[in-house]
Amino acid sequence: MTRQRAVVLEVIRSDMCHHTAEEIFHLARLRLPSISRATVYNNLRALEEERIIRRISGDGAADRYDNAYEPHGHIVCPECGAVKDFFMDGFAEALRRALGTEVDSYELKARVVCDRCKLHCVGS
Amino acid sequence: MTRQRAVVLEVIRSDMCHHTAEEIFHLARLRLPSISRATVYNNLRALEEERIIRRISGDGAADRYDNAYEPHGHIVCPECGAVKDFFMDGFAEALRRALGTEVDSYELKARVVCDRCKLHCVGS
DNA sequence: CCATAAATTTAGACAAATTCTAATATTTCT
DNA sequence: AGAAATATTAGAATTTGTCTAAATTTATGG
Repeated sequence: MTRQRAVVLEVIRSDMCHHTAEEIFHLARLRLPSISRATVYNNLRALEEERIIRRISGDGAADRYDNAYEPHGHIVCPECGAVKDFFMDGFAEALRRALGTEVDSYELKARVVCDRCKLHCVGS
Repeated sequence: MTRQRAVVLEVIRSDMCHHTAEEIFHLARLRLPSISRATVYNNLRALEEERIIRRISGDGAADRYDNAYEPHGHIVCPECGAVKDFFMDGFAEALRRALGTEVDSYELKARVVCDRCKLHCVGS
């Protein structure tokens, strides 16, 4: 666990947001100005492989990172890309049963325009 | 509905595969050699907005396109990116109930190593 | 403590996927 | 036909992410 990896992890855990790699890079530089973009990407990948964080694929835009590894659903705003967690009881089991096989992992993403964007959209 | 858009749609409907934009571009050129990559992308986006096809986000690799708009699950092989459809009875309704709101659309992706890749992986 | 090996970091080059631009061509409407 | 709107094209540009090679740090074993 190098200083750099610790900083990346701190940034991810510092708030409830699901940041992009680029955002994590900028936030990490506030704490460790010498850190490079490649190191951020390297550590994000390493942390994902160690099953400490999870990558949320970004539907065209940049991927985002979740401070929890446990799979769960995400509500994504199709306007601004903001992500919120959500949990659906018994879903993993239902999925396994529906497929009839073990599942490496899953991604469940519901697109719902967030309140902030809804306001903007109504006006325009 | 221009000739180009018709060709893009024909390609997508011509088989059960979930092709990438690049593959669609090459297949479309067999039918209409002058078609350009930008036109393929333009029409894929237009068709998606018209809710005629659906984009499946490609987890790092290129996105793929589904000839149906109706949301349903996808089984994605994390090794080779191959995509298969799957259906889970009552899922859309369960999702709406879990979220307590209407859902624009959803994406449900289960990562399962496909049979072909499983063979390769066992050997290596 | 030193030597060596192994892993990590860094900056920047590179690559893939997609979007943008500006000119041209086509379609649509009157 | 003429004007306005829309679509196409080729290639440039952008975004996101990976790769490379050199420098640095960390770990290991005498």
